[in-house]
Formats: sequence, structure tokens, C-alpha cells
Amino acid sequence: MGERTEIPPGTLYMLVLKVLARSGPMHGYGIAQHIQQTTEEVLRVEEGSLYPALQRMLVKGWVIAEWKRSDNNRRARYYSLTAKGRRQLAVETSNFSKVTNAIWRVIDPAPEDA
Amino acid sequence: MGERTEIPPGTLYMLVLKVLARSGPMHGYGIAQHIQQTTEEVLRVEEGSLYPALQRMLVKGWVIAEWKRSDNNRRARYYSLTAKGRRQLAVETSNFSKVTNAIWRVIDPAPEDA
DNA sequence: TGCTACATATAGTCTACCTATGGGAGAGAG
DNA sequence: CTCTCTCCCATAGGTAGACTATATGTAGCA
Repeated sequence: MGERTEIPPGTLYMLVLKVLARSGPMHGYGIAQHIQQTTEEVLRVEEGSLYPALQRMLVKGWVIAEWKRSDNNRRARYYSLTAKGRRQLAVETSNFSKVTNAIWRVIDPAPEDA
Repeated sequence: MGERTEIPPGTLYMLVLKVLARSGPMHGYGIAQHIQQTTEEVLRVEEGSLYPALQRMLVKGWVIAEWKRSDNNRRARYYSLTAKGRRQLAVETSNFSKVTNAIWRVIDPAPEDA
């Protein structure tokens, strides 16, 4: 029953898209590291979640990939955002915001009356 | 491709617990209505999601149920929060807050330093 | 020559919400 | 009285999306 620091279903694409939008082309491993560090270990993206997600994002045309050498001189696949991916990011961010606000309206006991 | 106003996985228990905590004993149908109205239709709890969830909450001991008559004089099962349910609500709310904040840290480019 | 860290990838499992379906019971209309 | 509408509960089956476990391979270092 320990606190699971898994990411909420439905937010993975948004997080990955955002990381690429902010930091430019990155490889999968780096994206995972980045998210973990930015959230101070609160969110951990498992590799078994990330790589399939990246594949789907390629198919959807949200990112493109290119094999390069990493800083450590290893083969790595660098992902970049496309225009379509940028639009998707906007949609997902907007929707996340809307839904999160709705939830807060329920769980936050703000005394509002008509 | 319309915006689906389904509730994010993992938040249903929290929402139901909170509604009961705020408004006292309610029947399932009323809980669903309440959430829909509070969120101005952004969140819609389907009956096929709600009733099974309530059953699980009974088993977990978060709520107790009692058959009564509704305002419309119909048979209805009224659910009340238990002490255990109240603790669960606190845990889930805290965790939701923590995770949501973490996500915002990624998608919102707020320049915060230590 | 191992050992560790980096880097990608797939198969299978599990959770949890949704859609679809069905039924019973009270209230108002005719 | 009966028909229909709304209220209210409940279950079965489908599906999405993240996880665990596993597998492969390379670079750098002792």
C-alpha cells in the first residue's frame, strides 16, 4: 500500500510532448530521466510504458525519430516534435486543465452559493 | 473525436467519498447527479461505473449502505461515509494533489528555483 | 574479461472506466 | 385502471493504458 508514483493514465502523451517542446530532441531514456527529475521523483515513467507510447506517437505523427549517437557515444533514437504534435500538446494540456479544475470544484470545499 | 467528459482513472473513489463527506448520506443516482452539476457537466459518472464502485467501497469498508425511501418515495440505497472512508478520502486527496502538482511542474514553464 | 550504466524493445498482466442491457417501482395522464 | 415516464439499482462484456518482467546489445572501466 505504499504510495505508488505511477503517472495517471491519459497524461503520458502530454508529459512526453511537453518535455520535447521545452527541451528539444531527446531520446527515450533521457525523456524518462527528465520527467523524474523535474517532478523530484514523484512521477516515474517506466520503460515498458514509455517506448510503446513513443511508437504510437510516431504512428500518430506527433513526433519523428532519428538514430544518433548520445553524449555517451551510444546508439540512441532522438525524438522531435512535429507541428501536429505541438497541436496535440495544446489540446491535451487544455483538456487536462479543464478536467483538473472540475475535480477541484468537487473536492475543494470552496463555499460558493448561487 | 468529441471531447469525452469521462472521469480520469483513479479519481472516482475520491469524488464519491468527497460528495458523501460534504453532503451526507446519498443514494447512487444522487451522487452521480451531484458530481455532474458541481462540475457543470464537465464530469459525468456513468451508472455502469458508479454502482460497481460503490459495491467495492462497501467491501473495503469505506461506506455503509442502508435501504430507505428517496424524496420521490422510491426504494434507494443510501450510502454514508465511515471513519475508514474519511481517512481514505484524506489519503486520496493528498495524493491527487501531489501528483497534479508534479504534472504542472512539467507542463507549466514556471521558473521556480530553490 | 567481467561488471555496470546506458538504451531500446516486446509480451503479458491488471486496473478501472465505459457501453449496453435489463428490471422493478412510484407518479401522473388519460 | 393502465400506460408511460422517470427514478434507481445492478451486471456483463469490452477496451484503454499503464505496469512488470524479460530480452537484446553497446560503451566504459577496473
